Amino acid sequence: MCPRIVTDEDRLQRDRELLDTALELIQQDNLTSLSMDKLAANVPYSKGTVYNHFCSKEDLLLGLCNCGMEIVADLFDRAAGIQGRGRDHIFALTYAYLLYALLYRDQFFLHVQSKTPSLYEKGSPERLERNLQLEERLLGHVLQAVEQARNEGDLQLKPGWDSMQVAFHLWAGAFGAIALASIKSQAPGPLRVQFKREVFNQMALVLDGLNWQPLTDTWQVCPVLRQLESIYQPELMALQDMGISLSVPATCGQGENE
Amino acid sequence: MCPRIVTDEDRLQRDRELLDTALELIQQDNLTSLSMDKLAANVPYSKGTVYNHFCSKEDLLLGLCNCGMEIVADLFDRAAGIQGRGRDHIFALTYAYLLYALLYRDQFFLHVQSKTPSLYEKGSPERLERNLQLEERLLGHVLQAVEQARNEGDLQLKPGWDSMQVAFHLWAGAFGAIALASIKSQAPGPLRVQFKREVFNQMALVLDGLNWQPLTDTWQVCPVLRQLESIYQPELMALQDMGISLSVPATCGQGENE
DNA sequence: CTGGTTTTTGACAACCCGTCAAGAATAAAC
DNA sequence: GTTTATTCTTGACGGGTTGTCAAAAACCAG
Repeated sequence: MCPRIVTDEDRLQRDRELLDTALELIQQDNLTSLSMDKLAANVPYSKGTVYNHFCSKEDLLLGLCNCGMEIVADLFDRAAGIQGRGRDHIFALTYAYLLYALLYRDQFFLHVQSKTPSLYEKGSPERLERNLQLEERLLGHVLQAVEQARNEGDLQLKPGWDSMQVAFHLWAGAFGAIALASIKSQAPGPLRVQFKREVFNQMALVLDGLNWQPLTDTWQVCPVLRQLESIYQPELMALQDMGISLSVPATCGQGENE
Repeated sequence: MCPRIVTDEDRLQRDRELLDTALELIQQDNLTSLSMDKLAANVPYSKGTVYNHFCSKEDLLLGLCNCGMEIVADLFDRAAGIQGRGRDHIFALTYAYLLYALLYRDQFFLHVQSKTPSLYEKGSPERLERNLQLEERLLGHVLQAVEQARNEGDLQLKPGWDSMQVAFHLWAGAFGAIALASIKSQAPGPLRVQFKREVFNQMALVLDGLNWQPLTDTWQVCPVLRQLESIYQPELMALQDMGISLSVPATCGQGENE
């Protein structure tokens, strides 16, 4: 009578299949050259079926963004496992975020684009919902590190401040440094900075500005770095295959790191 | 025999005319809805002539971006006139940058977009050249404030650092805070921050992290703020017409600023 | 007025998004 | 095995986009 041919699992699996090929396409070319027609042509389904999964191109982009955020969430989950004080955890999260930006450039920038009206006004409710969930999850990791530092006495908030604000500023600092350094490092221009180093320097400035102990002068990067290089070995390998090395100087943030 | 009908002045004047109508169009609607066809329709020239001025849509966007950077350059020029120490000048530049981001949202984001390959690979050499010039001019203002602070003894660089790096981190901090706060304040999500306040807080953190004197605790925002509100009166009026008020708490950066 | 040159024009090809009537696929009912 | 009600898939289509280019218009010197 009324057969339900496509099960929910099928739907999800095909969602994934579409997203994966879309990712391949933007990796082969670039994000702007991605089109629904091209996606449909590189997939065993027709355009109509693609639109059955993503109500608009923006919805597809939102899906790609969510994909990326899941990757970050996974990286952050792993970062949470390291041993160290609050500052070490912030460093680990920054490291993970940078790793993500380097490995998945387009998706990194999609994250901020997903918050612009032109994108989220055309996304499906489910995908927007998921986007918020993921964002909360990511933010949760930062908040956790902030709380840890407060609990351990490493961070004393100025009156009128709360943990959320601190998390915001950490995020903004990392995002600003990565975004600016990322584009400056590949575009011509006056600012020729060592991309990766400056991201950690920026975080060092913000942390010191918060008077987050231990300050950069006395903080040791080596212990956490060794853990990170083991935790993120697969990602570092992938990065190496792309011709990028992510070596953080041992005196990170303290100058003399040429 | 071989008459040159269109003089260089004519060209420039029409460039400006095209850019102005393009700006009107994106102000009426939004940036994504801007098309070359629509521009040609709202201008006494045909599409072919428009393409005679801008070799691609990306070139037009680059032109709009440059327009915006000229506005910032003008704001920065005026900021340079204030009385105060290095830190006051940094505050003034931040204030100007925020003003720009609030008044010309699309162009603010175009500035970073202009550094992505999808844009600059399709821009005309002249416009790219001009883009670099403007960027250098803007950066020059930041560098000048940094040098001033160094000369006046307010800023001691850590070994291995130079003024350019400091300028980069100031820029990155301001950009990250404005970008993130701007999108968070209008999109749904967990981070509900007071947009404008946090931009100055972020700068305060970076400056304190640099140990840039006077530190936030002792620095007085009032003197420079009074100058800025006089210098930027036209812009503040325009902002008010848009329903936005840019009031900076007197205790900016020191907490207790509810 | 004429001829060589520059500039403008808008029809055009190629692409893009999103829709939707028509057709194919499905599983229950007979 | 056939019918039937329902769901799913398809690809042609309308309306939009960018960028091109032959033809037309504008121009000025002779």
